[in-house]
Amino acid sequence: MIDLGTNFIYDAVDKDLEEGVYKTVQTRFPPEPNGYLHIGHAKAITIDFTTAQKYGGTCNLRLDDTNPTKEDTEYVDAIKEDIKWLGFNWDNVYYASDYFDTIYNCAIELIKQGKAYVDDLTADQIREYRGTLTEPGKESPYRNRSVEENLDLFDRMTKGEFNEGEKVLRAKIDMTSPNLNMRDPVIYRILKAHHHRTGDKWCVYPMYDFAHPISDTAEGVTHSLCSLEFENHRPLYDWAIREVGVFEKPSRQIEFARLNLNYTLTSKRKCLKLVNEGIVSGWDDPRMSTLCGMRRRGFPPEAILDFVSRIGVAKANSVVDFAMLEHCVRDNLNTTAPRAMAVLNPLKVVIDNYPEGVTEELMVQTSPDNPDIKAPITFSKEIYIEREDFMEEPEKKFFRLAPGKEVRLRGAYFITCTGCDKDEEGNVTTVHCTYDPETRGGNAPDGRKVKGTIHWVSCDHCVDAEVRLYDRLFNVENPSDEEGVGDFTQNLNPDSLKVITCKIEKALAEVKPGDRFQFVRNGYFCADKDYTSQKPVFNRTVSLKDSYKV
RNA sequence: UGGGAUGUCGCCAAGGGGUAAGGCACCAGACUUUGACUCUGGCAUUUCGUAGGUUCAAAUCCUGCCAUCCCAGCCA
Repeated sequence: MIDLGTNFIYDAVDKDLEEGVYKTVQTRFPPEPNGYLHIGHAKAITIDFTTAQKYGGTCNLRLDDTNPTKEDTEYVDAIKEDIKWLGFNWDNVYYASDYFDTIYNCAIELIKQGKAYVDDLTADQIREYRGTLTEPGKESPYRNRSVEENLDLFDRMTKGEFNEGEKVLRAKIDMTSPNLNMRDPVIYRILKAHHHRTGDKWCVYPMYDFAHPISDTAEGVTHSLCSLEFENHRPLYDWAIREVGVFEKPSRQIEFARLNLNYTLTSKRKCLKLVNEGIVSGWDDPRMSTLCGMRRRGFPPEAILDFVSRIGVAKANSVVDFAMLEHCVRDNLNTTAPRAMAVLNPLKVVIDNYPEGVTEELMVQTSPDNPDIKAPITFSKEIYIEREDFMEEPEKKFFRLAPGKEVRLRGAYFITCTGCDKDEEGNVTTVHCTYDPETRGGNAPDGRKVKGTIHWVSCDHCVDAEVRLYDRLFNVENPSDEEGVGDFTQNLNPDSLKVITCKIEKALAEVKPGDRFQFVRNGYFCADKDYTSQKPVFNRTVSLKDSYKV
C-alpha cells in the first residue's frame, strides 16, 4: 500500500465520511485515449487508486473518449498496459462513450427545463459574445427559443441534419458570470466523425464539461480527483449535476497540483513534436518522460510509485527536482539489481607473472546484499580494466592503479602495477602488473589492506556490447517555460545520448530484455528490448552518484 | 484593471493560535571486495511572500499589499 502521507484530499474524504455525505469511496482515473501516459499521469493514477484503496473503496479506469477526432484504440491499449505495469488494478473499465445515451438524456432534460438551448451562432460569434476576462458577455439572440423548438432542433442535430459548426447546444447559465466557464458553455457539438467505439451512431458529442460530471455521478464516483486547471470548471461541474437533477449522490470534484519535473517535458503536444521531428526515437525513447520510455530506460515501477509518494499531494504549483526521481530509482535498484562487471572504456592489463594460456573460474558476488549468491567469471593473463582506473602519475587521493601501487581486482587477486607501454603519442596502450597468487578471491592471508578495488573483464572471455548512455534531454531546468511549441527545441541537450561499445562479461550477453544490473561503478543498466545491432544493447538507467570526485 | 487558486530551507512538503516534521540536494566524518551503498552528524531562531493588526503567545486569526499559476476551445 502506497503511503501518500497526510494530505488535503484525505482530509476532505475523512470529513465527507464523518459527516455521512458518502458511505463509501469511489474514484476513477479518466485519461483521454489520445496519447501515451507520462510520469505526470503516474501521480494522478497513484492518487486515484490509493485513495480508493485507503478507504476500502473502488477505482475504475474510465477512458474519456468524448472527442472522436483525437482518440484511438491504440492509445487505450497503451494506457491499460502502463497502468498495469505500475501495479494498479482497476475494478472496471468504463468509457465516457458508455454514457452517451445517459448524457444525451440529461441534455434533453435540461432543454425541457429551459436550461439549455440550441444556438446558431458560429464559433467566432460565440467567442465574441462571450466577452472577455474583464467585460461581461452578451446573450445570444437564440438564447430564448422555446423548449419545443430547442427539442426539435437538438433532435435534428442528432439526426445529422446540420453540418459541423452550424449549431451547438448550450447550457443557459449566466453570460455576465465572472467565470467564463459559466457564460453559457457549449455542452454538445456536432462532430461527423467516426468514433473508435460507437462508430457512426452519433454525430453529436458532449463536451468534457458536461460529460464528465454526468459520467462521474452515473458511475457512482464519490470523489472526482483532477488537476488544478479544472478548479474554474467546478462550478459548472456542480451545476450540471444539480440542474440535471436525476442523481441522488452528486460527485465531489477535488483538485490537486499536477506534477512538473525539471529538465523534462510532460506536455503531450510537445512530446509529440519530439517524436515527429525525430528528436527522439519514439514515444518509448528512454529519454522521454512517458511511462513506456521510463520502462525501457529501466526505471522500476516501484521506484516511480515511491517517487510519487515522496513528492506528496498539495495544491501549490511546483517543479520537482529530477534528482528526486533518480534517487528513488537508485534506491530501488541498489537492492534489486544484480552486480555485474562491464568495462566501458577498456585498457588492457597484462599480468606478467600469471601463466600463459591458463584460465580459472572465480566466483564473484552478484547479489547486492547476500554474499552467498555468486556467479562464475573467467580470469586470465590479459584483462581489461577501466581506462580511468589507471593513472601514470596519480594525484593525491587516487586510490586505484598506478605504477608501484597495489589494488584489488574485484573477486580476483591483488595486482601491483609495474609499468605501462605507450604509443608514439604518449597514450597508454598496455599496463603491466604482477599478481599475488596468495590473494585469490581478493583477500591477503597476511592481512594487508589495499585502498582500491577495481572491476575487470578477461580479454578472451568477454563480448562487445552497445551501451547507450542517456542524459537529460534538455539543458534548461524548465523547457516548458519557452512559449509555443517552436522554441523548446533550442534547449535540447546535444549530449543526451551517447552510444559506445564496451566489454561485458560473457554471461551478460545472454540476458533478457528488461533485465537490470548494476555495472559495478558504472551505474545501473537495463537490457534493451530489441537488439538492432548484432551486439547486446544496454540502456543506462541511471548513473551512480559521483563516486570518484576528489 | 474580472474571477479562481497558490506562496514554509536550493527542490518537494508537514504543520491550521503555544514557540518550524520529513525527504531530495548539499557539507563533514565512519565503514566498505570500488570512493557506490550503509551509518553518524550538520543544514529555516528575530524564520514561514510582504506590511500592519488582534493576542500573554501568530507560519497558524484579521486587513492591506506583492508575486506566481489557471480561465476568453464547438480540446480534455
